[in-house]
Amino acid sequence: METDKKIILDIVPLTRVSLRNRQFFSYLPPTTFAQDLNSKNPNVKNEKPDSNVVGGKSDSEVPIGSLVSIPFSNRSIEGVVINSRLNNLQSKPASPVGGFKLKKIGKIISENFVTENQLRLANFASSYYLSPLGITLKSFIPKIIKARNKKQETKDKINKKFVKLTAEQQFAFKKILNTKYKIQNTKYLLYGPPSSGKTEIFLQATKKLKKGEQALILLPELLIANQTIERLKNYFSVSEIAILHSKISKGEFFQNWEKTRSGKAKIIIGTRMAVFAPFKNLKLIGVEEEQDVSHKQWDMNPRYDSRTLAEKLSEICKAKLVFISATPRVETFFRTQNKEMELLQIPALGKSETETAIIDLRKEKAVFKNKSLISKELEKEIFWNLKFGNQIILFSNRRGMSQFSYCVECKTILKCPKCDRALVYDEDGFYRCFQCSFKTDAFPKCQKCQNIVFKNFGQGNQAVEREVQKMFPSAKIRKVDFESMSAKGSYEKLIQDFTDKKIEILIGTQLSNKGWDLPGVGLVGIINVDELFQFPDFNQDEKAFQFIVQASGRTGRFGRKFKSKVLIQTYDPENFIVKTAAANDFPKFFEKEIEERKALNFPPFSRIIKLIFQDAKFEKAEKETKIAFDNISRISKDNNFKVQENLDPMVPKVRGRFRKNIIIKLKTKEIPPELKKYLEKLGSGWIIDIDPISII
DNA sequence: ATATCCCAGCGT
DNA sequence: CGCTGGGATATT
Repeated sequence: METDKKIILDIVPLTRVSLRNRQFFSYLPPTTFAQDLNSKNPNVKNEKPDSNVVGGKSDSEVPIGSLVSIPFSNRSIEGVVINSRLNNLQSKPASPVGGFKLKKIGKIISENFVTENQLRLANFASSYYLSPLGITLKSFIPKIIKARNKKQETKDKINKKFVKLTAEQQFAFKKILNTKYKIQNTKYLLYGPPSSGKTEIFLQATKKLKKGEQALILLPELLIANQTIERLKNYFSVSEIAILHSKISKGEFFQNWEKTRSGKAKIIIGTRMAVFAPFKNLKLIGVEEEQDVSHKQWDMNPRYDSRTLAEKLSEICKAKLVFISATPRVETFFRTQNKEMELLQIPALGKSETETAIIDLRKEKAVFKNKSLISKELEKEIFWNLKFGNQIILFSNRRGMSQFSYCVECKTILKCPKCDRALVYDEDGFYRCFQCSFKTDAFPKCQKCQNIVFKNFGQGNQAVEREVQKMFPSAKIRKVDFESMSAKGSYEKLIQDFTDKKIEILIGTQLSNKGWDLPGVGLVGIINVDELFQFPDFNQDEKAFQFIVQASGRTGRFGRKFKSKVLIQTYDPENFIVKTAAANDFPKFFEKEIEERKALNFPPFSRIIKLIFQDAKFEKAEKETKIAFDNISRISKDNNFKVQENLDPMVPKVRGRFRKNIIIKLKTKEIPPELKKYLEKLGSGWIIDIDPISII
């Protein structure tokens, strides 16, 4: 009965298994020699005494990394084989824990589906982000679908017009390409103003890789994917490029995944999920817009940061790592000073042809008696730019007509019943919630006094649109925000319309501030820069700085005849961040910011863990968080870390559930074991977010 | 995801 | 005392 020799497979089910438990389960291979010894009906044909030795060739063998289906509490789910071992007397410690009758796996869906390097990365991600291994591994498993229309790979000719690099660009290029890989020696920050040729340097480096070597480019969002891919086609044929992001079809995605595995893809370009691909021989990784928060998955498990995983991946694959940015994160720049990364600074091409001015809105109101959203100066510049046929971008981060609306009787703010967030008056006469899709009917009543008259406070981008249209009735204006961009292909259409000059004035939010190449822009206006500072977050100043610099970078080049302009409207013209950003003085900003981070013990001087508890009942959310806070406080006494008082989060209610936060600041790189153990035991209502992008 | 186990809360 | 619903727990 008890066989002394049989193969046991350790398999990670692709489902949530509580972190306090072991993350894998043991199974027997499908119909095998070993299994036959157990069964009533031995199959003599397969009897080869040594056939079940791990590493040998056998039909009972299931290679590590295989995707299989397994029975798991009365149902069949998928799992990944992470170990294959002999259950003989010698390897007893690794044997299944006593008492279990091992089940047989179902069918083998795909052998060797997950590579060893992927398993290494998955293990790292699982333990770093305290995310169940099965959930983490799911990110490594695309839907296996054959691409439907296998269009003949057009024998596309590569445009061999390499842009000639300047001396400084050449230096960075050679440094990246010629330095021999070393773990602490080949991580770079490629830093230079917008359109200084940073991407060009990286692309030319990928082109010079040896035969069979692969490069990965991570982009923060789909938005800039298309234009980057177009640039790639100057260097590579379509068959050498693999695109990995969520907006391409499942079939095409899988095809590209396999292209990455086989090595047919020389360059892999994608959003954060692309770090999970089965690279054959990855030697170079580029992270575009390294400061962009979209590199972090903050809304679902695993809550990973592709920058952190890219770095780990670079160590696993012995690939060089290049972070690329015009406005790097404070954390990243700090690392270049620490010599953890090497700074490769690229100067601007030529002199700046952009003039930046800060406009004092207090003066505008007091002296010029101008109550409009648009200052006289901005109005004048819009006028001239329209006249010269230049395009204009105006940034206003608030959507809708108002910031919030309140009852004229009792001053109660009109809020979303589901999210508790202020409703925003929309131009169609309804009040909307921008957190969920809630919309009031035409005549909402005040929750407190049932009155139906509300006053709108503050102005959003709709108000900006209305006002600008009134000033310039014949101007072709387009408002861009989350809603107008959600339809498929709307982004491409917008770019096309803009390039075709069907749009003269673009009114946008943060969304339209991505690395676009829009050469016709003569004027960028920030309607109210102060709204960038209203959130009390640890990196809010950094985000504001980045936004202003990036927005300024949207202006085109017109030569000496016409200087493009950036106008920043503010009620606080002495604001340090606004001033340094307007001067594009990152070093000065960094110097002050790093001191503040140090004083307040924020990253890079600490690591943050954000715990979120959510529940439909407010009392429960309060109680749970209180208990957890007290427990963690106790643990913190002996473990050299800090816990912050429970804050009321920005969004107290999400999809009908109340939220509460706890912020932990670690002084060490590793999570203290006692804390880690506690976090792993947290119940299912908890969300653990390691290195969060915000603490509110 | 889902079955099952445990127990508080309630009715008999 | 038994029944029931909710919540926590284990799944090889």
